[in-house]
Amino acid sequence: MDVPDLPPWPATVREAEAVQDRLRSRIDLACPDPPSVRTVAGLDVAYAEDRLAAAIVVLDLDRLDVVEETVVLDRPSFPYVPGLFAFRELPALIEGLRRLSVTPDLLICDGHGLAHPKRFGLACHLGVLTGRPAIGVGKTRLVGAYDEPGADRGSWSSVTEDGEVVGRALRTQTGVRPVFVSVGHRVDLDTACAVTLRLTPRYRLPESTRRADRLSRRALASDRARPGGAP
DNA sequence: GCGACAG
DNA sequence: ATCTTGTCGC
Repeated sequence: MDVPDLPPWPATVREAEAVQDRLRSRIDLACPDPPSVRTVAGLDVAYAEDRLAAAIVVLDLDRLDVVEETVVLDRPSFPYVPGLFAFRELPALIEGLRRLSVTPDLLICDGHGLAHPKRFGLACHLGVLTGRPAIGVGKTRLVGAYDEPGADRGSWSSVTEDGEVVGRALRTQTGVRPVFVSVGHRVDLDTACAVTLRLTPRYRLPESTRRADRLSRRALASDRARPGGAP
């Protein structure tokens, strides 16, 4: 998949926030009329000491089987700061996308999109940098208020912040905590939730995210076991 | 001043 | 994210 070169990377909180302020206006909230999503890419990153492994797994949305996968070993590009999380792993994820021979119809991030203090979470950032549709599916809330959704799988409630809907708390399995779905770029919230439900026939988290999680951990472990290293 | 705070 | 044993439940 082709992705434009990355701009110079920020080194401070102040610079990173300036980047978010500048790129925020490039989010496209329109959604193609029949939203056709046949393939999705799950993106996740595992950490160990000063290393990280960014994994991407592309799935066929109908069959839920693997179309292609990539892993990139790297170092964090930024410290972890809530709200600036994207700066930490975006360079490795972008490199992983470049190594894909296919272009997935939708990128699914482990984190948030608009449900972010500046309405520019990882999913928005990744979407804007790639120009591709992206959503965020987070395990916990970052911003916003919501009512507990109904107990059944498929139940949901809006997550609102400053009077606007920034995402949804979506129950993907009966009797399990909801996940937090938000739009990143070029998709609508209904489509984002519909896709998330198709990816969760059995577990709380999307199959795409689960596969990427396993792959990233495996890659970190085998890299640690690798012979040789720095002299 | 005291919490909250994606991964 | 990661550090960690047993334990409750399907």
